[in-house]
Amino acid sequence: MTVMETTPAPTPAPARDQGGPEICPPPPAHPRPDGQDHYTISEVVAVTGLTAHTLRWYERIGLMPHIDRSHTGQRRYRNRDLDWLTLVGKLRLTGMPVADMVRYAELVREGEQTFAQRRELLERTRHDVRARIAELQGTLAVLDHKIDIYS
Amino acid sequence: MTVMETTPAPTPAPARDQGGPEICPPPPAHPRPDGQDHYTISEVVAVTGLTAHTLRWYERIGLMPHIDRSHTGQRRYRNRDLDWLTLVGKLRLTGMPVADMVRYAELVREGEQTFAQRRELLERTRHDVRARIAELQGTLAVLDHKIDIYS
DNA sequence: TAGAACCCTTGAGCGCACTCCAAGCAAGGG
DNA sequence: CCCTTGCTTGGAGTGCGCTCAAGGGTTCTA
Repeated sequence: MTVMETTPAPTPAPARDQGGPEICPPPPAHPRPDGQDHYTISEVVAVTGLTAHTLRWYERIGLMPHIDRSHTGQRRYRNRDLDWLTLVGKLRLTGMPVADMVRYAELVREGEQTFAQRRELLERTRHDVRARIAELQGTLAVLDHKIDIYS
Repeated sequence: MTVMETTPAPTPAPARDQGGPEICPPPPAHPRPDGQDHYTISEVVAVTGLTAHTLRWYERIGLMPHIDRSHTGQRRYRNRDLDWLTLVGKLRLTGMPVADMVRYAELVREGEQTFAQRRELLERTRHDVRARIAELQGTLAVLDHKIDIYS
């Protein structure tokens, strides 16, 4: 596993597959490098398509749960962290501000008594996403019309 | 017409109405202040929801066609300029970078011989928008699932 | 004739989401 | 032992899309 620090995800971004209908049922989890439940930062880079910089930055701003460290201080991500990153990726591409995701992360850290607030936040997000889809469909109609004109 | 320079579109932003299905057929064109085919910048602010700053900035970066001026140098927008701004607004909310819109504006200025290139650009954009909608629908599924769990 | 409201220009500043830098530590191979 | 690779840190820098400030002109109403 040799991933340079500065590699900006050459192709491995698994966030978008090239043409599939994106309704993959449960994508066979992460292509996890080994059977062990801990991964180095560069392994996480490989599976998420994020940069190591971004992963550390997420941690600094409080977007990540506590990440285990090796005896030498290196990060050791676990499966639940990868799952969390998958969710974050989804939320991110809804356009949700990072600050809101941090808020959600805080609620998760605060434990079960925040269930209601979390649901509320997710429902607001869902509403926004639906509105956004409607907006985009409106735009699509305009594009179709314009493209017609140019034909 | 009294619109302060610094007013950040108090409510008149016509981009999102509060709850409607957003599939308004043809919104009765612009609510054009008078029957004349020229508008001051603040009138354009009122109909587009953009700020005057943003309108001037659009002009500076080459996103606007040539805008007429009054004998004292003030901008006098015309109906075709408002139509252009409507299109720009649509493209903007697809997430198209401003630089690409500027490119499109350049093609328009270059005249009829760029029809093919314009269509190509719009088709690429349409493709992106479709992909984006699919992405968002995938995210929606995740949100639905999560919200289920919190119930 | 004053004052308010509106407009102009150039150039700097801001918020977001990263992105990179410099300096240094730790482990493994030759 | 040294070299390379990969990781660590705090803080500075970047690109985008605006957003505002400063300083001044014009136009309307009282």
